Amino acid sequence: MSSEVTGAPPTGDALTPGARRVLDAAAELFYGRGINAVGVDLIAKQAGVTKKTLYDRFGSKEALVAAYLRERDERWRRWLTARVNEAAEAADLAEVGAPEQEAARAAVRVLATFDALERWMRRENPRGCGFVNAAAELPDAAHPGRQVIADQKRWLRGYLRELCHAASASDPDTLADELVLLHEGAMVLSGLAIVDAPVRLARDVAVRALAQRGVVGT
Amino acid sequence: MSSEVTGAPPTGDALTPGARRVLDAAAELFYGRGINAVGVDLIAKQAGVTKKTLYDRFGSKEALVAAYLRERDERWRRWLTARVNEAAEAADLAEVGAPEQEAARAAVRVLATFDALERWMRRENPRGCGFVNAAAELPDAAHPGRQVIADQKRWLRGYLRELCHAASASDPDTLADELVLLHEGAMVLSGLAIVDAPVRLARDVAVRALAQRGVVGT
DNA sequence: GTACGAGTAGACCGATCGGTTTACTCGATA
DNA sequence: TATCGAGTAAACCGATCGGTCTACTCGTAC
Repeated sequence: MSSEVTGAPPTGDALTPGARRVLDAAAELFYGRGINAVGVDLIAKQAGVTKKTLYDRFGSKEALVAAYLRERDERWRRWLTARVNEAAEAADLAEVGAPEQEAARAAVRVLATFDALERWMRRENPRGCGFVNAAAELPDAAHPGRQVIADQKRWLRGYLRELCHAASASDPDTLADELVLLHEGAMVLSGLAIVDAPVRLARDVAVRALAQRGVVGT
Repeated sequence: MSSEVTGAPPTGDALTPGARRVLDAAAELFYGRGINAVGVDLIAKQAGVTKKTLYDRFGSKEALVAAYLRERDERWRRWLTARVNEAAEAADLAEVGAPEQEAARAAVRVLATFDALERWMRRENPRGCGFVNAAAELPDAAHPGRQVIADQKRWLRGYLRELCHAASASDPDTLADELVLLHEGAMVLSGLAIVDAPVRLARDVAVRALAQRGVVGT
């Protein structure tokens, strides 16, 4: 009787207080130590909750992993779009003629993704991309977390494509792929601490890629 | 009495037949399923060996992980340098004047690293960079495998620096860092299958980076 | 006033974890 | 002939794995 396992994991906002603490603890532990290195007992303990609560709310460790990735994805998307829009609004485009104003603002947006990434890495991603790390630990294609990872990467590509189109770049789709490449490379190098300022480096390369594609701006 | 644990793990070539099979099994399982998802029992079973042999030869799982990474590193270095040298020898530089011959050959070498990478990813790295994946699973800075990972990445940077210097690039060190960035980004995207031909893409960006640095050639 | 959702406390399950141990076999070397 | 390194076979260790279960306590909403 009593509590029945909810088949679908929580959407993110309608969490009970216990579930909220479980997800927070899981996020910290999964990212910091690796998914397979963290047991459900430890998560429950750190959340100040019993395993029963964890399983009543999330159903399985697999589902909890997927929920962790989903929420991380949401946070990243909100962060990125917010920083990009801020930069576009703050940009001073006085010397740009009215006809090119829109394209110039889009160019600012593209480069702002690198600034957003740089701050994100410092604040939330010192151990590299959480999705790439998760993919390394989830070789099983059937794992529900794999879908979240694929969605995350596809979303970034789509978002950069939009920005490249708006910036009137020639061959915007290829340019977007190149920007994704630079983003991923910068994230890996940030986690490995082998190059000094990898995101800055990626941004510099991006600037040249933009210029080469006829994008006006910075 | 009998067998004593060897403190230092084997160097790679002087392995007993049992140790050889253990290392081969470990390499396949660690890369294919992730380090933390594979137990020593499974490795021993797949190698057709008892756990005693595994522990007599390697001492601990940690040391076995380090040995796996060391051998993978050696294989990659051998592969990369061999392909690069092949390409340099095969290059037809008839129309290049004698004074620039050496620089032109070095330029060929730089681009050959991407061709070598592309074939390596198809043959040995379908799940992405084994070192980046391992880093995701080894958050403990004291783990012996971490040193191997850092060495591997630093070696690539040093190798690319040599090639960039030999190619008479302006600012060769920064160029080398950019090439490392492109290599890492291409490896991540190869593992995630989100972009069609990530290594080809990285190579194209590299060509432009070379031209921008005054490197003659392809 | 009672039914229900969210929670605690904690025992329990079989399986597996990394690692150790004892006892024995085999082939080569000295 | 004696020794020794490499190996097999298999039991054993305490700890932890993901997951289940019973019994009970709240607070709220109908």
